[in-house]
Amino acid sequence: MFIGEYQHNLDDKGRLAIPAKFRGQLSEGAVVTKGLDNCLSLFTKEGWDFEAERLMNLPLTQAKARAYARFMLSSAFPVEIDKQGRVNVPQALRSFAGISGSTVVTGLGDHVEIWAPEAWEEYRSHIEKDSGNIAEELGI
Amino acid sequence: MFIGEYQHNLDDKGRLAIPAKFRGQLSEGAVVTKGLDNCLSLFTKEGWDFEAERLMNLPLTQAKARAYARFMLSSAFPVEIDKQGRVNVPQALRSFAGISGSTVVTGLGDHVEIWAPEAWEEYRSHIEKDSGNIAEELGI
DNA sequence: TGACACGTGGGGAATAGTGGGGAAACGGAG
DNA sequence: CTCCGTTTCCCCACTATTCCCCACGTGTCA
Repeated sequence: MFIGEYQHNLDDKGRLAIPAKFRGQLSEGAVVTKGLDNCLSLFTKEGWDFEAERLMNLPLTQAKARAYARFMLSSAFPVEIDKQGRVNVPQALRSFAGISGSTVVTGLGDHVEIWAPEAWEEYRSHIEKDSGNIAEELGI
Repeated sequence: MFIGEYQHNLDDKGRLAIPAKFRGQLSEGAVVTKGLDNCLSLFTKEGWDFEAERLMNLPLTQAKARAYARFMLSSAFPVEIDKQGRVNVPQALRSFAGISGSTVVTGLGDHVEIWAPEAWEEYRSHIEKDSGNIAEELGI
């Protein structure tokens, strides 16, 4: 289970240090992809296989399903953790999330999310303010 | 599994470099054909056999099924990967997809797609904007 | 206070992407 | 039938990028 929030640097070679507490679960290989709301998602191998299975079972003859599958699959890259516990974030994903230099790495239970600090700050403050209302709306 | 998005050049001899991560799966031979939305599709040998099977089992008495099968089957060409990891894209397919010079190569799980950069950019930006809505609509 | 682990930076080797040249095959004309 | 020209295909070489390994500094825990 991935939980917590960490602040790490992305060096000029595009390498991002994974928090030590997450490494064990990701050591078998991981997949990084574009997430919703302009962040990046990092899945374990198993988590990704599950996600990919769902995408490939969509009715690809339908334009919207095809578009969504294309979006998710084309933006996914397999990554490996090196000896220092870092992963290489591809250039395309870095520019998508607006990441360069410092980043925020958060645990989301079954996966990890990578945010640009400004985007995260804005999103977080927004949720914190409204979390009561959101919870009521969801009925949880 | 083919995933990811890569920017490669098609040289003036019509050769397209296949991303290194895709080569292993395509080394046994591949088939390139026209895809939906004005891109090209690149299948593994097995993937193509499956696809062709599906097409040949369509009810060929229906005009639309007949047209679709003709479209896919008649525009398919077997290709081989050379020592440098490139394939020769036939002239007819190049002009269909509007490819010359730089191209975008994307992984779609069971096959690979080849796009003209402008077409891909337009398609992608359109999806990115709507990905949240589409995901909610599809209920996934 | 010492030792260990985590985060960070840099350098070297391997590999991927690209362009060009030469040989073989094909087609057409004499 | 032969010769020439064109085209296609394959191989080689260069360059840039990526990947991997090693080393350092800092913070934390015992």
